[in-house]
Amino acid sequence: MTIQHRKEHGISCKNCSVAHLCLGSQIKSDELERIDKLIVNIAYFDKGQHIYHSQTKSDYLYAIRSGSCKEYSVDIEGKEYINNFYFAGDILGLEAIGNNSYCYSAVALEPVRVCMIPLQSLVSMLATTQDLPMRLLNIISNKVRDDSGIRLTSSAKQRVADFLLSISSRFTKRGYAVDELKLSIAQQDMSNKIGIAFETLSRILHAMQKDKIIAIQSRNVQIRDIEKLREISGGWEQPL
Amino acid sequence: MTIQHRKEHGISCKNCSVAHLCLGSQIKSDELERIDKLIVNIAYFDKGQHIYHSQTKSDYLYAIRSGSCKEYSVDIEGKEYINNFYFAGDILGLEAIGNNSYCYSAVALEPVRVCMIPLQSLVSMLATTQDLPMRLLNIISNKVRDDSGIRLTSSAKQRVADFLLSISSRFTKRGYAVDELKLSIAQQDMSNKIGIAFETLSRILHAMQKDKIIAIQSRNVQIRDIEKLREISGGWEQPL
DNA sequence: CGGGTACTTGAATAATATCAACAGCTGTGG
DNA sequence: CCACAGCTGTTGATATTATTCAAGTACCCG
Repeated sequence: MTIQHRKEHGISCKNCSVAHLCLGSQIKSDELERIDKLIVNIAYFDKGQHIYHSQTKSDYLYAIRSGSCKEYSVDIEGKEYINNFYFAGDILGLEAIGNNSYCYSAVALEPVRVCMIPLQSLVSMLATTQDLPMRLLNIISNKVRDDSGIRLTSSAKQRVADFLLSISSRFTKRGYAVDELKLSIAQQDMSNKIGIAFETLSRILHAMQKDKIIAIQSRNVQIRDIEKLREISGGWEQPL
Repeated sequence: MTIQHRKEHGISCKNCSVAHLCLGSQIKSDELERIDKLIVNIAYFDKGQHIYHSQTKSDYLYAIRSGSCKEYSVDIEGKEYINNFYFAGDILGLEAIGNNSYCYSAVALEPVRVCMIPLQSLVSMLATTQDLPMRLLNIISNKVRDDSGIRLTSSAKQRVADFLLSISSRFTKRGYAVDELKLSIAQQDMSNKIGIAFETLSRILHAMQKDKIIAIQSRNVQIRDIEKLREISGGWEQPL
């Protein structure tokens, strides 16, 4: 892990390509300037390094500038449960607001850069800003919506379809290609996230490839027939 | 559905028994007074009546004063997916903040009284209050934590145990008996929520009864051996 | 090039869903 | 108060799906 000064590297909320997902939008510019000053550092983590560990003091929120992370917890027997994956523009640690320790652990899936948002300072700023409270509420409220994720009553195939569609939709919001998912996610993790055995996932992905619904090259998935995916998913009354 | 004036019925945030879960805590009293004035009405719904429907304009947040609700969405084929159950002290519609329509539908499981919090007025009040923004963030952040709920990679038995423990813990926060769960929840709904067939749920509940872990009388579940439940659940590094 | 991790594939097994029939309770109207 | 309809929950037999076990292959990184 390396920490650098954002300013020295010309990094600010104003020149951030994912500001629209993060703090850098819906906030008037003088206010954003104040927030920007708060976020002094950007940290760099290598693949496999932890951003933070569950049950440790939550000093920072981490906004992903580039790369990706997984958030997980562990049960008594040491079994891992993946809560979510995070990409550029996502903010890590939100559920620690009003708590003083992180509820999950977060680890880099690939080299990742995260802006370090001091939680205490941000909270104290709430009372003296016009737009920040609403912006934060929006971000969390969106998170609540998006997290809903996988329906428990659904077949393995449906879950895979749901997962791919959800990633695809999140990539869209980031301006990435809708149908070219450069996942840095191991099948191990993906299967854990959607609650099926990884052998089952492997079989389903290959079946989908055979049916020309997707194409797989290592960890990249190309969606070739999104309509069919939606069909398999059985789609729901889309939460927005 | 009947709407009544809170004031006329002597109802306010200050005399509410679940204020500690809702808006009526961590807010200085003059501010709370302003909020209190905002919440003019309390609505009464009979069992089966909808508080709101998915995709309709979100004018209000609804804080449950008494009774319980389920929140659900529906897929294309009309299959229902239960998102959560809500009890006194819970606030419905939070994920609609910063959206202008509800993402789910909410329906009363028994006679329910809900305080109607005008969303727009609440939002406008954010900028002119000291404590409200943080309180709202806390509530949502807690929700994010608590919602995580059922682990996808888990046996039917574990899910039942997890569900009962989670309800029990929520009841505790409300000052209800920890081990006497007066659920107004049909097995149909419970099984849907945890993602197993309702026949399977019925079998498991009876097996647990046989093992003296719980006792069932109609829709009330008495937890007789919470340690064994925890054992079955396999517990995790509890998110707090 | 070697060693380990990640992924694939097949066969056996176990878990849960589904189907079906029935029991019990609840509320309604005669 | 009883009879009946409808809904909710029970229980058994069977079908299906996904997990587990096992062995092997591909791939990545040093």
